[in-house]
Amino acid sequence: MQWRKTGSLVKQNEADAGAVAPTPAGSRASAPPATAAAPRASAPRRAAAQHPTISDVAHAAGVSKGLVSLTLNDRPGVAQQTRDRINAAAEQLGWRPNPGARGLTMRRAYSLGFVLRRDPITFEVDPFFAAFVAGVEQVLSARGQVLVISMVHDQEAEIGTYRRLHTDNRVDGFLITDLLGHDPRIDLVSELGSAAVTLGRPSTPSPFPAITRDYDRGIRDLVGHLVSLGHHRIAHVAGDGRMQHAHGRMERYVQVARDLGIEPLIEPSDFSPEAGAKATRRLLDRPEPPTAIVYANDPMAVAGIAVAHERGLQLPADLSIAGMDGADLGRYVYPTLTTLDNDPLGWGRAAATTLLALIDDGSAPDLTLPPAALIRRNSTAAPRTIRSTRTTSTTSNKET
Amino acid sequence: MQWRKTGSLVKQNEADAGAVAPTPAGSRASAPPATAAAPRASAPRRAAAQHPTISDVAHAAGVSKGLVSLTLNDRPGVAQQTRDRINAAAEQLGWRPNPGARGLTMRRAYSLGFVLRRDPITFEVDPFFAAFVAGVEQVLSARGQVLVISMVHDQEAEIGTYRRLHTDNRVDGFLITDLLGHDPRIDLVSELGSAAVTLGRPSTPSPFPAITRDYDRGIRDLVGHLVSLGHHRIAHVAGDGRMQHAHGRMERYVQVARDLGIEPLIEPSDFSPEAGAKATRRLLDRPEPPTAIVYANDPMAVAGIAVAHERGLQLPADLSIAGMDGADLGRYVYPTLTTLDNDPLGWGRAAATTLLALIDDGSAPDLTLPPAALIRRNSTAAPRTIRSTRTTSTTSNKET
DNA sequence: GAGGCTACTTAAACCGGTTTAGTGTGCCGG
DNA sequence: CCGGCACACTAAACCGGTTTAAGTAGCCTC
Repeated sequence: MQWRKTGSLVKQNEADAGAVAPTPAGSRASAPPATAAAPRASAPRRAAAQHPTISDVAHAAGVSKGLVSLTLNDRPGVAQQTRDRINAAAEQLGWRPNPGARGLTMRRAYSLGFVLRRDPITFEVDPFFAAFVAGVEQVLSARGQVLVISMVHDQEAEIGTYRRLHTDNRVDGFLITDLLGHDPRIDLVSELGSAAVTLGRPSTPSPFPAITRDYDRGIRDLVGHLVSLGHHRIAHVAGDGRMQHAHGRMERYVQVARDLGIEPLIEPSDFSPEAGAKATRRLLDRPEPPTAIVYANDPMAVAGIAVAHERGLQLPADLSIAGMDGADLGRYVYPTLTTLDNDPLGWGRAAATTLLALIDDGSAPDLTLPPAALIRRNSTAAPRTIRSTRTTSTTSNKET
Repeated sequence: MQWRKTGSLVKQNEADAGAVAPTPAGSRASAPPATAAAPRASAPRRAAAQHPTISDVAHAAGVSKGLVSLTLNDRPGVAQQTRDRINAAAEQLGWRPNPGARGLTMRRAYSLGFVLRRDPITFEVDPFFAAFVAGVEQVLSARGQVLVISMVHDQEAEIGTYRRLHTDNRVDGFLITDLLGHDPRIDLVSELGSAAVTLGRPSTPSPFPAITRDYDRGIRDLVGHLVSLGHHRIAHVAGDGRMQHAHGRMERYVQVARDLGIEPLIEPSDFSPEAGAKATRRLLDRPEPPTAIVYANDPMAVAGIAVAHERGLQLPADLSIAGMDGADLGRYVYPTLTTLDNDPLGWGRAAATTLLALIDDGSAPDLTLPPAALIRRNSTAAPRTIRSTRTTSTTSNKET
């Protein structure tokens, strides 16, 4: 009960315990207001603790609250001396603006929204997101803002959530990840009149700034690394083809493979470990299985490692494996996973900063993060001697 | 730019694009408000779309807004006929209460807070949390509420975040996970006068309801399962000893081991894959290594599997491995991981429901979830024949 | 000494809700 | 015919901020 000390109950009444309950949500609320009793006992009008308001500051500094507001928002038109006095008073009282009240007039929520759609049974979340959220948080907390996260499991709920967060003025903008090819969320958010930032560049015209990272160089380094180890048959297990970044990574892989003179081999998947495992089985079942597999993200690569073990393969001698979207995860599997560093913390910071700029200034430029760098670990090595002598077939080794 | 249609910019100015930029971050804000220009062109005072307010509803129904408020909160004192008219009007206009405005008078945020403290470099998040958050979300969205998540990396930031979320009236209560032995957050939140619910029962007196799950039966089943397979040397890699649930699981393991007549063997760890891997190495380096290892959570078990592979052990023949806190993760490693089901979605729903009850009603009872159930997969099997003939030494096989 | 600036400051309205004091109105009893 | 009492409803204050029209002072000018 201790926690009841403050909060909305303070002014309600002092006696009485439960019973009051202003009836929650969509309830029937039969409970009579219960007031009418004896309210004006000797209850001190305001029960201490309560955080200071702008009026308290105004009173302490001997000015009107309007002036306090002007001062604390660094608006011109206040004498320096007065300004100092007000700032001192605010400081001394430990005043902080109430975002709710401020948001009421400013039509702002001072918070950002992050809606994640996930499979209802799995709900597994890519390791990318934890660090991403931490990065966002770093920027937001420095500005007194907050992150609202929603995890939903179907598109209907997703759309409803975007709508609700916006119309209830819960957020000022959205962080859009897992961008789809033609992503309906962009039109949705734009139609709502809210702001957003996308992780990756949408294929359709978008009014929102995009944060991107050059993966070209990283993929080039990665595939090049494998080729230089002596691999020719390097497969790529792609991410969910409906997602923009899955597509991008695949295209870059194809391009790089061609450039390096090897035949691209794509196995579709969807970023989930489950599908990654299946894709791996399909690859290993081929008459001429690849000697190296590059996965579009780390969780699939980890699942791939498990499949390889299951088949009794020696890693990395029998099969080299590499991930992307470098997560710490890859440091604790055996063998440790070669991957592309993705600095999710940096993504988070960049996305939050850009989105806030858009909200505050009305516009913000696209942002390109430093290229993803190759992290070599132990899951990649030279292929075990020569597996089959007569390679040829479909694969055309233009160079070597 | 399309999104500029509404929002705070409407009244700012129409011309101009960038340039204004009121200086980001911790700025001095010298930029003049930039107004003064030609504001009063022909801009329609209110740019359509804007969501209906309670006044709109009142006007449409031909009553005062006070009456609308009473009606929509199911308060008595409104004629049924009027009530119907108001409800119809609200429905027709698609009115939804603005939580910010409502919270201003009600001193509520209509949101819950979830603060996670994580290692600054790893920021890996236990797979438990994704589903947990989804569960919380299900309850909240049905009530028009919202979840604020904050990810911090040290205790100072953590305390600051709790304070800030509360004093800024950002949340009405907190979900406290990863409970420590003597957890300072309980006193902190209680001192702030906020509400909370704990996942697990704190060892110190707590004014907040606790959600718990019986692990005793699950651990009994799990260890019993291993014993019935023929294991005698079953080690337990414990979680972070400062955390309440790590302690509980360890104690139960010890109890169960004793009951089953085997000697408990505890290897300390901290729930992280890294430490789990190290603990596994220490265990395998023992003169008489265990034939089975039970980990306090799945991520450590996965790391343990990697270590075993690294040492060339055949799993599960050479070593049986089991996790706890059943995550989907365990289905995609090789061998698939035996674990205890933990239904994180259920935890989330229970925690949110209880916390909201506490906030609304002023009190809420503790809640015990159904016991964790054993999920048998392929990482546990009978030990490979008899490893060493002359067992003896420290280990005393009271029975066999 | 009135008029006109400029520089500060205040008072009041407003954001979108909730709560409460007070106003009608209708009906009953005396 | 009037007082009293429910009942239904309105008006206004309030929550904690921001914004702006209207003052007030001080100073300069002519």
